[in-house]
Amino acid sequence: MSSKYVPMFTSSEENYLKAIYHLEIDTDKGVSTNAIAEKLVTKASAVTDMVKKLSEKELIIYKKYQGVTLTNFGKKIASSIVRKHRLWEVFLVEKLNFSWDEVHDVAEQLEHIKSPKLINQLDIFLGFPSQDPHGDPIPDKDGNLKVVEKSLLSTLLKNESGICVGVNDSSSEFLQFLDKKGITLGKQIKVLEKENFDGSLFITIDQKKLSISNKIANNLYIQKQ
Amino acid sequence: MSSKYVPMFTSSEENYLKAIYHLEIDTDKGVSTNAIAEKLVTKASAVTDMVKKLSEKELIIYKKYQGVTLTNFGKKIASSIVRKHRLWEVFLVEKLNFSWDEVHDVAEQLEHIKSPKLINQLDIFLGFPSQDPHGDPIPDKDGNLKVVEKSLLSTLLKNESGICVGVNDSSSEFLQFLDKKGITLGKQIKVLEKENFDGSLFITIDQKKLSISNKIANNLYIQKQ
DNA sequence: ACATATTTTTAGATAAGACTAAAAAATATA
DNA sequence: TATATTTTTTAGTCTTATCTAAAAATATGT
Repeated sequence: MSSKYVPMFTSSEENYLKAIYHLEIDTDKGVSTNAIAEKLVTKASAVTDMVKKLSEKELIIYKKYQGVTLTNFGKKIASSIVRKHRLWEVFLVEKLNFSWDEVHDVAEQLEHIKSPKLINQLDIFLGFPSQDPHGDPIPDKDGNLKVVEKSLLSTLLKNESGICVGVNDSSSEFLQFLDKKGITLGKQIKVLEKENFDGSLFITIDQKKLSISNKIANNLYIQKQ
Repeated sequence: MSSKYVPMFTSSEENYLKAIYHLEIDTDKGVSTNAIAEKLVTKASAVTDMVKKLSEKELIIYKKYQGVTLTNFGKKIASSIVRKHRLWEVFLVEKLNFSWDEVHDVAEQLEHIKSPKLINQLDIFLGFPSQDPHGDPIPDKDGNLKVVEKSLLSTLLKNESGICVGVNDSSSEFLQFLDKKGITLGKQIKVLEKENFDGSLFITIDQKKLSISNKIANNLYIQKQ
């Protein structure tokens, strides 16, 4: 019998930690109860209950009415879940022929599988990928992210160009739209025209010209050239 | 939105179905409440509650005090879980370098992942295996098993021989014991001596001679030659 | 056949995670 | 500063899956 103490959390607890982890990136203050409730499609009262529990387990700092922050311990657990999610996404796309718009729901389930060996071996099997199929970075074992310089397509000026490196919205609707237009990661985009009125762009990709709304341009990351 | 009705069961319900599926193989009568309780390491009272629920969902036939039997629908669900379990075991051993004594607990988790595409693609990726790492048959999509002729090593007579094709006990203790003795699936075993007193065997495997207790011989399947 | 033993079910309790409705605290507005 | 609005928490309820203890049904031995 192993004597090593491995903390174990429920899938629900893990989902809360992951939500807080993602929400912390967008804010400098504590993450609000309401924001968590919205993200997890549940009620604020349920969040309060769970937040108390996570606080007792020293995964988050929680002061009534002040929102929450992950502790270092909480960050470690949260990033390990994100790591698992993204590694599984790579597996699904690279080995099982899933398309990038089909992987999210399955990865949401797979990320809760408990087995350190499994995720280590998967990492080896996949060749230590640093990004998932949507261009998001995969945390390493210590939770560190390899930060890649990237900008929204909407920040490109007329006649500037860049390479698609990620998406801001991973919904299958958006991803399928990109597929339909032939926009995939790694492709070069050049801005031919930029419309001040509505922020829409006229671009070239693969020698083809097409028009892109501001909403699309705000959800596609490129690496400037 | 898909209009197809996909029945969904909790992990707990699935575990009950799987337990009943395995227990049905060993008995011709209904599977008793107590037998299920023992298999799932829970109390008979908990089994009665669950059995009522599964019966309402038409997964099993249940008559008070008479034990339970899977309906065709229940059989279909149960065998799909066994199928997933065994395919994942193959994946772990063949792709992720797990040994056959390490796969069970992880497969117990993976078998509850809900995604028909996932399991289809995994099957393709693995090359449609018909057996798991312990020699147990993998049900096909319709729940059919490819039955392989096999006997317990203990049924071999003096001077008879066979090929190892499976184990009756998949505990890691037993599997590690077999590893230690160099007994793996596919190897040939010849019985040199058979001890009437305690049923122990003296065998050759890989040109090596060794002594095998009756207990071991009762948990190792061979294909007679 | 009857007393005893075993198995199974019932009844009532518990814990996790979510819900609704209402109270309380914090923030925004006039 | 007083009032209105939003956010958050509290209190109480529900569901699922488990448990213990006790009652009921079935099986067994002589």
